[in-house]
Amino acid sequence: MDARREGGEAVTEAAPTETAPAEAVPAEVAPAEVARGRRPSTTRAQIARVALELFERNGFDETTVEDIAAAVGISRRTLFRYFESKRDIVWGEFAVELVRLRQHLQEAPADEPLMDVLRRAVVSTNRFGAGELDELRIRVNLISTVPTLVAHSALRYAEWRLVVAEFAAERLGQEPDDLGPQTVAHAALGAAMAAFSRWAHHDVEDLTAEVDRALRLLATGFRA
Amino acid sequence: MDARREGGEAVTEAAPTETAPAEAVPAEVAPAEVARGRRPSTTRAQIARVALELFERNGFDETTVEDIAAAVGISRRTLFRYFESKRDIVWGEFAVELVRLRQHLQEAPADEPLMDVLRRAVVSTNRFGAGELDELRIRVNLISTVPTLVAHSALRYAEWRLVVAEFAAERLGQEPDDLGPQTVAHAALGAAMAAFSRWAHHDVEDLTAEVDRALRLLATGFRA
DNA sequence: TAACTTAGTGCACTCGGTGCCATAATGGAA
DNA sequence: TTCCATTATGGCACCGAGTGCACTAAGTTA
Repeated sequence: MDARREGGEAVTEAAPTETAPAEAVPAEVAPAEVARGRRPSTTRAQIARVALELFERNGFDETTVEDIAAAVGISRRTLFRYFESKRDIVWGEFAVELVRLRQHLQEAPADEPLMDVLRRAVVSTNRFGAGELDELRIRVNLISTVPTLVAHSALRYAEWRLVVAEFAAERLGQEPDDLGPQTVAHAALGAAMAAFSRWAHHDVEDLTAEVDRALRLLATGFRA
Repeated sequence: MDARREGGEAVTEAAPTETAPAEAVPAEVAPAEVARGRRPSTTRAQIARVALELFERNGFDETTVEDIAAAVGISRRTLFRYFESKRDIVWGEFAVELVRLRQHLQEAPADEPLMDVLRRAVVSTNRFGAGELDELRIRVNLISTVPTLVAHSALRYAEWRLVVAEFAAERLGQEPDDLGPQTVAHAALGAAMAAFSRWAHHDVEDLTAEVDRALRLLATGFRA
């Protein structure tokens, strides 16, 4: 289709509206090498856009991978080179967010209380621009509704917890595997999930504020 | 887990006036009617035993449903009449435990603090006899290790959280969907998971004590 | 015996996912 | 220009989990 530009712009063209990955994310230290070999005929973002549209209209289970591939204009086999699984399409660029979370946690002053740092970091990595909210709502809705995706989410959440557990371990002078860090990580994830879920399903206005509230609640041991 | 006895002793049937208690295994609740028609050639417990053995020896992904069926001596099709999915085999009679948890929460004195009730209930429903521990360890290990099962677990955990959220909602005078109950449920699950996971993987002696510790940690807001 | 009830089986089919190999497109070097 | 290394795409066959359906087997009751 279109998606074809001359001029050497590297990948990640994406929509012009949003997708500003916040500040510097030097994880992608691509040395700007000249593109060699055949060029990709599409992008992850492109596929995700088309797929989400289909999922929303016809349902996740009712949409086959074949359908998505056809709608994008690529083969089934090729689609699986862009995404590991049909489920992963819904998750977008989660890996990038993990990197941001880790950075936030590392940069916090050492004398700031553990739960305060955690709350600030989580809130901060989950700030979204107005343009992103619509798609995010669709994603979150799918993830927390469709059984296959609810299930799959556990894998992503495990990665998230690891980041938090490592941070908590350092603060508590324990190993990430120990009970303290593990419980902190699990509980923090739970609080964040509760906030997201409520924002997606019910008419909660401010996602960020909701996340903040949940984590404050957690830090008090639920005495309110 | 198996708890299969003949004689028709019905297990403490829950009052039908309650909020739609998830129906348990029909065999247990059956009104002791005389068996009619062809008799089942095996049981869920039987299949689970054989399957766990295979999973442990050859791995979950490496064991096909065909393998299990053959080992039990039934057809593949029949196996799927005993278990909804291959994954479900590992989970055993989880539904029964949910009923017990709900009962514990309901029976608690109204003036006992929320987090105390919760802790006692969770600890109490997770007390296992010495004979069950070996199989339990295998189950927990699989569930928290094999990606497919880690993923699937999210569905079971959602059911667990619902029970806790409903209890917390009543205590807090809110809806189960509200932030408080949701956060309590998520966080409590997290704490329990952390305890189980540590018990299964590391050399933690007492599962019950570990669960207790995790939930106490949670109730303090992690100030220790 | 027949009628009824419940369990088991075989078969074909769908769908997600993978391994393998051929082929297309591209830049660079000879 | 031609050839080559590189990278992406595509087709195909195949696997395994699940499912719908029609049929058979094994019981009980009348």
